[in-house]
Amino acid sequence: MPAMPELPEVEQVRRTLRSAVVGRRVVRASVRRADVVHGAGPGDLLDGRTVADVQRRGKQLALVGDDGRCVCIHLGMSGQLRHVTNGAAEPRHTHVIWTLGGGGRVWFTDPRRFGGVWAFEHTNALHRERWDVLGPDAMRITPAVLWRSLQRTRRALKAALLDQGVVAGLGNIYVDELLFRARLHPLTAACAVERDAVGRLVPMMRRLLARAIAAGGSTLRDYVDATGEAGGFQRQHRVYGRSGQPCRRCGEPLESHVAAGRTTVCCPACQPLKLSG
DNA sequence: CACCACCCCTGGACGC
DNA sequence: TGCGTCCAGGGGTGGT
Repeated sequence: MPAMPELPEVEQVRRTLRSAVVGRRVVRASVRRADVVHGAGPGDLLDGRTVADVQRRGKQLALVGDDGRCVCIHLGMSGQLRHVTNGAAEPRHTHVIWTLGGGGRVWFTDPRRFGGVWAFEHTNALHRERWDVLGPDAMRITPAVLWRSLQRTRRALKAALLDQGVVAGLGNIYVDELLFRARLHPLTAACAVERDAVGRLVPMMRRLLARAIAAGGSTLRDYVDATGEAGGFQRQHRVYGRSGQPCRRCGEPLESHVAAGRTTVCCPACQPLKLSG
């Protein structure tokens, strides 16, 4: 499980990549594995364009050209986007290489290929085809909007929070960390979470993600940002990867379950499952 | 329609 | 040492 990039890691990649590539011209884009790239004809990966911006929605990134053309990149499980100097040794599983004017390159590397690259002739098409189906970004969603979404489903709270159509950006790590901090059991029915609890949950989520971004994200194995730097937020994890170890709040051994088809770690004492609400 | 199981894929951990 | 097996999981799909 190399990277697992969720919102904080993707945001850190965005920031480091942005300062490296905005204002730079793409001399050419080379595709090494065509099945990783979608909707691109020759020249559709920003060839000849100057990079105007690097945007993010949830866990997805977009390189935007000065003509509005754009390339959406999803890192999936194991994807990396790296800015390197010419001549740097190219890792295995590098599927797309952007060569920049004045030197330097950007690699898209993804061993597991759960990620991918999508070309659009304009950001309008990116939104229409990919980003509009996402819920609000986890850093921006309001309690009212999240509560309304949660009211509409009987799924487990964890399943709903992992659903990118409800809120965009959370993955397994940060959902478990959030639910621990909010003292909510992952299997709580989403529709049973009270309005006040969602009112506390949303600012808590924003604070958690902001701290993770400030720490450069979580590096479990080999997640790195666009400059190759690892993150440090894994040192602040309370539950993820700590099954069987004592809860940092109460000392009770943390439990591991499968919820929403994902390994889920929580504290049986701090996060009791309340039936009905 | 809502929800869930299953699948995609590779590499690291672990057991023998 | 080396090989086999299991597991990690975001998101799409097909089945219930």
